[in-house]
Amino acid sequence: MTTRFNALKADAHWQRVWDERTTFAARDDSPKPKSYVLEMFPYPSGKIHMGHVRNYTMGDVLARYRRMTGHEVLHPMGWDAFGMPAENAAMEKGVHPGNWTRANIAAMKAQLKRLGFALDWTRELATCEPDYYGHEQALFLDFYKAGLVYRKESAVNWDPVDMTVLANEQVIDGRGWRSGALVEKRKLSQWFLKITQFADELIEGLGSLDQWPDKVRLMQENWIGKSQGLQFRFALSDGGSVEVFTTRPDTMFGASFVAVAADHPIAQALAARDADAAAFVERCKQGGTTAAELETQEKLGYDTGLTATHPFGAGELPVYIANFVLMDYGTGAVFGVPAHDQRDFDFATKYRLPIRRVVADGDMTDPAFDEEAAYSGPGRLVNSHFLDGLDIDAAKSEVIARAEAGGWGQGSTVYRLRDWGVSRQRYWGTPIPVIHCATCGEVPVPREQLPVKLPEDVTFDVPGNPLDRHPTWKHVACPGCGADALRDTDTLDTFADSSWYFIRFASQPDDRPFDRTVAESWLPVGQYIGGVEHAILHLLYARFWTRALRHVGLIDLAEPFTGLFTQGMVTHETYRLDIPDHDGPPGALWVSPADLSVGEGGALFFQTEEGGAIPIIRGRVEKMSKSKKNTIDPEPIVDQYGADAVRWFMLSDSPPERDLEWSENGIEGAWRFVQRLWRLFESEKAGEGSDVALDRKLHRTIADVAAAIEALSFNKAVAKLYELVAAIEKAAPSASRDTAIATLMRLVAPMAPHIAEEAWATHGAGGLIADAAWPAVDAALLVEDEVTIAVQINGKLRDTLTLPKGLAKEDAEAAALASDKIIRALDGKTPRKVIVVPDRLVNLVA
RNA sequence: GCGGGCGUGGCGAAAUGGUAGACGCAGCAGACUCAAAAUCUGCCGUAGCAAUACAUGUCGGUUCGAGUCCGACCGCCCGCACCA
Repeated sequence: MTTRFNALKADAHWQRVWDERTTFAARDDSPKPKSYVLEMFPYPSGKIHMGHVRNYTMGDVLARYRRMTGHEVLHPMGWDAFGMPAENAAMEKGVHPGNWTRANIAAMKAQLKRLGFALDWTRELATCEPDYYGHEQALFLDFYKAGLVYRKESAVNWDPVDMTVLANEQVIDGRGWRSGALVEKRKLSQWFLKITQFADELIEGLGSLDQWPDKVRLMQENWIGKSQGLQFRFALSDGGSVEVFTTRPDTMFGASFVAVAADHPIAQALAARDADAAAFVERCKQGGTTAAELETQEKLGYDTGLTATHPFGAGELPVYIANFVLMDYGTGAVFGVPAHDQRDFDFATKYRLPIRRVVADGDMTDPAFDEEAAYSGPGRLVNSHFLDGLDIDAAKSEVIARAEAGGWGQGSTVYRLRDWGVSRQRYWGTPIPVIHCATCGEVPVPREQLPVKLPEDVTFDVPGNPLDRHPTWKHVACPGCGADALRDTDTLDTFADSSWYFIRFASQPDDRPFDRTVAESWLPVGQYIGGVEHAILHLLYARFWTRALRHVGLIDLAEPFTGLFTQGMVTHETYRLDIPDHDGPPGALWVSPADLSVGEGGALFFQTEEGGAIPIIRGRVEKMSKSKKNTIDPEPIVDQYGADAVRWFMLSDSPPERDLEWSENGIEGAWRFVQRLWRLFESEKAGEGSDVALDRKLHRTIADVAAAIEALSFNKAVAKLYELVAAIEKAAPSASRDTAIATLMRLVAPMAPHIAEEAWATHGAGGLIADAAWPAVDAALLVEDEVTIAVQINGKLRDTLTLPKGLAKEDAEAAALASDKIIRALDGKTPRKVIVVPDRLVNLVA
């Protein structure tokens, strides 16, 4: 009679052993091949959630597997510790952001340890500590020196709730990505990182990232948004000129107007002296930004009275201010070709401007364009003088060549990507290490004065930037002239912090951000795992930062992450109170699964304090979130079932890139499996006799599980292990069975390390299973000597036969024709044709 | 609107163009038990007593053979969006 596996006891014991022996500390000087496995580090919000558990379990299985296959593995953990929530907590609860953050880190670290992750805690870092952000300030100044940082006054996205500037990447549907507040435009002096200098490289580099999801590469490519075309000048009737950019220079002769953005200098100048124009400009600014509003918004224009001279002498074009032209793309001005651009078509229709076909649609060449919509398909140029008969690409080249020869335009490439505005008017971030002096201008903080530390004595009782209103912090002597000067009171966007932490993990000297040689020995990260929500923001910034570091000569690395895996979310059913005429906020109706009662017939109720019961509506399965109250706290689950069962469940069933629905039954099943393993590990050993079928199954499983883990197909690895366990359970006692059980310990060790250590300690080969080698595959046992082949008639399965492996085609055909079922099914007919796939099937075409 | 992805049992899912549904969950039946839990055994796409037929969103195509490849459509999900 075996006892049950006591997960709580075993978990605590082995976690302590790993800790004491620093089993998972990565050695820089190891002779083994190096492997860097990294999961996106968490924001210390207070508690870990199921998403973290899933993310880190996946990385952990890979890290442990890599150790077993002879790699020196770097698998570190740290904290993305700066950010708004700490300041919100300070405002709400009166705690210092630092204390709040550090307490959260301590709590979450304990929770992570409770899951037994094979992490190198000796390299733990928190971005909010001066020994991290001080080095970031040094890197910022390196970038500054190299001209990759600049300051400019610009219209920025202002979040009126968080009272800070947001990057374009952080504005979603016109709202702040954190606060959800409608973003306003403000003019502010801001620091920018020159990500656009690397726009081309960042697109090119995507091509080399063949271990990234196509989806992420595509999203980044679209975000960078490279367009090639012609930038050229129109001479204006008032003696001035206007620059426009187009990707369709071939349609030049179809132009019937020029349009500028409302905040274009020409529009601004006109508005300054013309009240109607000013009113129109104002109206343009009020337009909505949501998808639906843009969809339905009418194209509006204001005729400036100016005309532009067509560069090929094809007349004068009216110049409009138009609400659909964007100032921050291209030059803020366009020429309109109504026949071949839908927006221009709508505009021309409204203002009765000529619509002239210049690209033939099949044999439709009539200059009078009488179709319902613009034509943007392929064709030959028509009604275009010297371009007639050319295809679109040839016509583009011809126009660009003539523009360049004539000196009035040049072929040019335009990107959607904007430089990265990094100034944030917040306290809890990396102080920007620059001093502003009335005489010397902007002066970098001297290296020996780094880090520029955040002051501790700050207040959060009023909105705004605590650094700016701190009585003394910003007042310093100018490093240049010694006069009174002011520190920059902005802090860096926290995405800067996460743009190089993976390098600091690899190497963390005290006196500089990282040691180049050591960092290069670990990087790039072999496998990076995290949520797809970072597909653009974090992953693009980190790629840029790495290239910027290379540009300033600090590291020879183009791409930081060789392999990227974006895991799915952990989801749960949602529950809402069934109250018909509720007039409160909809969020108030969500009910946590922990607060539900089950009534008759499985109906769900919410028990009120007064003893009443409100019926519950089951909502859809959604990502666990606080707002929907459908979260499951991992901590009590781990306490109840043990770390291994939780880890096992995280890996089971759903493919890792897809969503995983949390279920009570699922975790129960995982727990049962852990107990099944234990019964096998503790079962009587026979020691005698061999069982070749089991040997084969074992070695097949070793190979399959290895392949599945390498492919990150954890659900398949789990399924193969279930099969092996079932096979061992059914097998009669034998030495083979004993070997299979001993080997099974190592096969489950990456997924369920605690039970594996526990069993290894009493039945294993000594040492820790965490240090054991992955079992070797006996290739001879992978070769089956018999195979089951399918016999089909006209592609339909009629019989299966067990035949020796490698049987000649004629013999397989003969065996198939000899089958009773086949003889009956053929009903005397002779097959016209026979297809034999060796060791797979015989298909008789009758 | 543009771009991308996905549609397979009651559910999560497997399946180099070659036996559709491995494995798990749920369910059903049985064993053990005074009983329950735990555990074990068997069944488990639909119809049919069966032989068999029909089954991978729909319709077509390629092929000896299609969940897989191609085309059209329907539905869902994600990303971007007045980007010139």
